[in-house]
Amino acid sequence: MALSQSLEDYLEQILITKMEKGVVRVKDIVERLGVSSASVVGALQHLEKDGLVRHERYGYIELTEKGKKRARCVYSKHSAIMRFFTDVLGIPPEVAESDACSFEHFISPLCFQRMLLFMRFALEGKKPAWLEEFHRFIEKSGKGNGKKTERKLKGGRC
Amino acid sequence: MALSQSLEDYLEQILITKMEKGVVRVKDIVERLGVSSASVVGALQHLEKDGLVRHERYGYIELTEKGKKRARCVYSKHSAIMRFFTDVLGIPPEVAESDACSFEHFISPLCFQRMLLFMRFALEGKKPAWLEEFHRFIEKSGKGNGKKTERKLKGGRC
DNA sequence: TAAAAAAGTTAGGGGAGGCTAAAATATGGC
DNA sequence: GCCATATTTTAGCCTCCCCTAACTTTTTTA
Repeated sequence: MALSQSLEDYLEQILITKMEKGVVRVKDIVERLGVSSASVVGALQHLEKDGLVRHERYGYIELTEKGKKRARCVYSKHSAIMRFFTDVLGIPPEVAESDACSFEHFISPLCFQRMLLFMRFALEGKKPAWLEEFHRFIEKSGKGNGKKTERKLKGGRC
Repeated sequence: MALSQSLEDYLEQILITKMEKGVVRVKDIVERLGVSSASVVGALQHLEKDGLVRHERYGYIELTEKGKKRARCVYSKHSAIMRFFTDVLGIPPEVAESDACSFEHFISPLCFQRMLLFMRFALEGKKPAWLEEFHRFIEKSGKGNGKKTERKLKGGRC
């Protein structure tokens, strides 16, 4: 059963709110996703029809078993991609977070599996010498500090 | 000037067709993107209004300088992401292609820059021992061959 | 406990970006 | 040169997903 990127986001935020607060209301999702409450209600109706969510009028939002499974699937991708970006590529959490938010919806199973494999290879146990070296390599290439990066971006293709 | 994912795709395919065939017609884009010709015409009108494309009725499609720049920007991201997936993560080209097609629209400048840096670090010159080792690691984890992977996917989270 | 505030819902609308069907224009075969 | 076919364009429609405004229900507060 396919789900749009948008509905996956709702599902994921319901899961996260549940984990953080214990209960989930429309308002929580409004705040987390920055959409109107009307949009949240609309999405909930759709998710309820698909059997992913339970929601009584004016009550709490609950994930069904099916919904929980789907939400965890999205969230686990999010977390893994996030970790790959921060721990391997050395990207600061805020940026990694926003990239992960997009990629989680599109990444293929194989690509996801390879990222996991790469992390098992590179991050399990002691940090290997080559990864240390790469992180020093980042430092060196970024020294300047602001000026150089700025010029680079202007001169480059993108 | 922001451009939707969809319009970036049109722009990119115009560039690629131009490179491969020398001239670009509506039909080429219809075939490459798998959309109707009406959709292509609609997109062209939008791109023309933004000064990214020139197009006379029933004639060839041309990129303006501005359009070329934008298209190259998307395409260069596509190529780099593609290369990262195939050469670092060892993902087969068809899968990498499809992942790159999504990521190219969302990747942040910093994340893109780090991928480039990682490739310079890992792929410039002779293939380093640790990368060789990772690629053997993939082989090992994937031996089985179909059966094992199948079971793994079923048992796993996603 | 009644009024005010907050939260949730419904109704209606708009833009983006697809589609089909039909009309207009170009092109190739005879 | 003329007709058949291919290509392009227009018109009109649909879905998705967001919005605002108005209304209902719940919660808080005086």
